[in-house]
Amino acid sequence: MARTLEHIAELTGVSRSTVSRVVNDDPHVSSATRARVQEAIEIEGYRPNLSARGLASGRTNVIAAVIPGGFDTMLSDPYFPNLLQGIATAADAADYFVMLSLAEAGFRHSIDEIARQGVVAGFLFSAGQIDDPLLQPLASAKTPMVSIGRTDDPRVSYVDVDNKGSGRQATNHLLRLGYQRVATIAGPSFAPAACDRLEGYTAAIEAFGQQADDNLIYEGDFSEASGQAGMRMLLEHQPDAVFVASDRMAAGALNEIIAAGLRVPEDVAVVGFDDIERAAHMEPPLTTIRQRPQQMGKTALTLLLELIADPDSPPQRIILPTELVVRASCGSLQDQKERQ
Amino acid sequence: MARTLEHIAELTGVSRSTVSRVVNDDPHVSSATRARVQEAIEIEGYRPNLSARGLASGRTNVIAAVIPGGFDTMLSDPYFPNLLQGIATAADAADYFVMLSLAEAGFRHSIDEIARQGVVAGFLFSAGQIDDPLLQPLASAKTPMVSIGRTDDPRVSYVDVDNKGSGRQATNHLLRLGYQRVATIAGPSFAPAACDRLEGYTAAIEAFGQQADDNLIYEGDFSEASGQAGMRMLLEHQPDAVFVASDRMAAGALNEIIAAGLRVPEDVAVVGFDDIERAAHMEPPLTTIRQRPQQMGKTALTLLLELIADPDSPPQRIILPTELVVRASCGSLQDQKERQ
DNA sequence: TTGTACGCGTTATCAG
DNA sequence: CTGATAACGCGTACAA
Repeated sequence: MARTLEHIAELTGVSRSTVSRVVNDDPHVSSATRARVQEAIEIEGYRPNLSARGLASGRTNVIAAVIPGGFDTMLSDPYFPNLLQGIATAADAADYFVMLSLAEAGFRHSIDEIARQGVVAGFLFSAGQIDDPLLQPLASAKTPMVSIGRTDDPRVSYVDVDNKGSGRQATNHLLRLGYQRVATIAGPSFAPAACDRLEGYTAAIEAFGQQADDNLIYEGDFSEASGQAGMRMLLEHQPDAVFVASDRMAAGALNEIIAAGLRVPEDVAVVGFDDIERAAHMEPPLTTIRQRPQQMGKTALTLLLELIADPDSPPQRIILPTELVVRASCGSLQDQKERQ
Repeated sequence: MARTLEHIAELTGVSRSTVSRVVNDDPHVSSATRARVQEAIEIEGYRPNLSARGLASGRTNVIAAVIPGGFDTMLSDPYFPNLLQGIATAADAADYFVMLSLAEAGFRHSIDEIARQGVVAGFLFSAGQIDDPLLQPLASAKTPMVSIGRTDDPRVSYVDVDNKGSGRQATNHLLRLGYQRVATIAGPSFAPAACDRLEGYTAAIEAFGQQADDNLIYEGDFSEASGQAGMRMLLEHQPDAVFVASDRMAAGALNEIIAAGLRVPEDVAVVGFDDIERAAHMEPPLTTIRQRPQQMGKTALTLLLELIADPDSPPQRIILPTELVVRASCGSLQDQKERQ
């Protein structure tokens, strides 16, 4: 019943403080008493009360993961579950708990309100939009925080993948295969990742001596439906290849191409982004840029823990690698030769 | 800086107690002082410290959502994000926080350990397997808890959909359309939902005067790949229709059918389960059983809150409705007539 | 190495 | 209606 330090103390004939020391791995305890105390803790199933600990120490082992919950489309993207999985696993290993906060419009508990309640030691912020306004008050209050996805605020640390470089790589791959009219279906322009991928696309096109053509650029919202709609628009301008900023949109695009009676990659080649589970099973299997949201989550958490340990350490930026996974949807050099 | 009751008290010239009363909407405060105090709270941005509150009151406004995190396949199913969305939204509205706990093998913090730390007022348990062992210690400790998905333990409340009835409905729909050899791709047999859907399938087959045929039953694991593999096996026994226990598996099954040079629904009709976003965009659009994980999450949370408010109230079971959404993949009566 | 004593910010029980 | 005051369970100087 009474699972308190006091209780264990009485049971073993030592003081609360000693039990507390054992619990907190304080070296200043004789191994004899430590053993005795630990045994009592074990058989009583004692666990320190987190509220009391938090109150006394001013610290907590809870972090908040802020996920954009507004777009139904976003939540149904496997990206976020994987991110969460990475975060939760790493947090558990570090003895931390994860509080989930959907940063949805109209949510009662604003983020900085949560920060002020003292439940949370820091924030993992999966920014939904560029320089998200939610981020500012936290940054100002010097709350330990790590953004997942880049942000311009110089005060905040982030971990991201090289979206621009990856977009360029994907586009380059198509250009090198000989495609002449490479289009793109971008993500929503408020999302930093989407912008960066689009920039990479444009950079590749221009580096190839072409001019970016607005008719070959469509802005989707990462949903499958928008990929389909985008492809429908783009097909009017006869692209022979398309770089799609997410695999879900790519799935929609594939559907639309097939529905239009065209073949992939013979008539239109496709490269996606994410390498979600489906990608390998699409018809044809999707060439795509692989990123590892789970690892991003883990890395972000690690970074956050460092920041919590030393709040004055300078902001860090970590860029995680991506990988071009070549499958059938982009065709091959050989196909191209045969085409010509 | 000093965001405490004391601080606000000094500022307004009242005692801590009065401020506390205002914060907690205690009616025994004159409206004059209440207004003054509230104003101070507002401009100071005061929020009660949750640790202190938890310690003093013995209550918390945090609940834990336990999600099976072990199967990568499960996490990438849109079911869980939607469930979480529902939970988080409802929790926020009720002034509760959600702690995410992936019940993964080898996780450091076991569930009942968390229960003993006093951080959490109750558990939302998305049982991964039937009579999950994680559930027992909680039930014994009379920790407020609601299972999402049925469980046999008579002590625990749950919310679920009528999986058996839905499975029967889906199968019946195919049988009534005239299909003779209706197969099924089931979910993993440790998952209650999977069992129930399979039972529904069997019941429908037998009620139709047929005998369930093991050659027409494949056990998948809810993943797209397993749907594809399952369909490959089933095709050897020439089914003319198949009820697939999840849309993701159905996607794999569709791929396999097409790859085998067969047509849907002419050669093999397909009905799925879930009505995920993709379902409507599949080729052909997928007939499926729609369930609403978001609503399940919301309902479960509401139930849990009732349980927390009155821990001795008897366990409740809530069954949420599903809906058969007819699209092209199952064919129609008319198609069937033409076939004959 | 161990114990004492105080404080963390709230709630709750009393008086007033 | 309001204000003292004692818990709540723990961390942490400080003293022994």
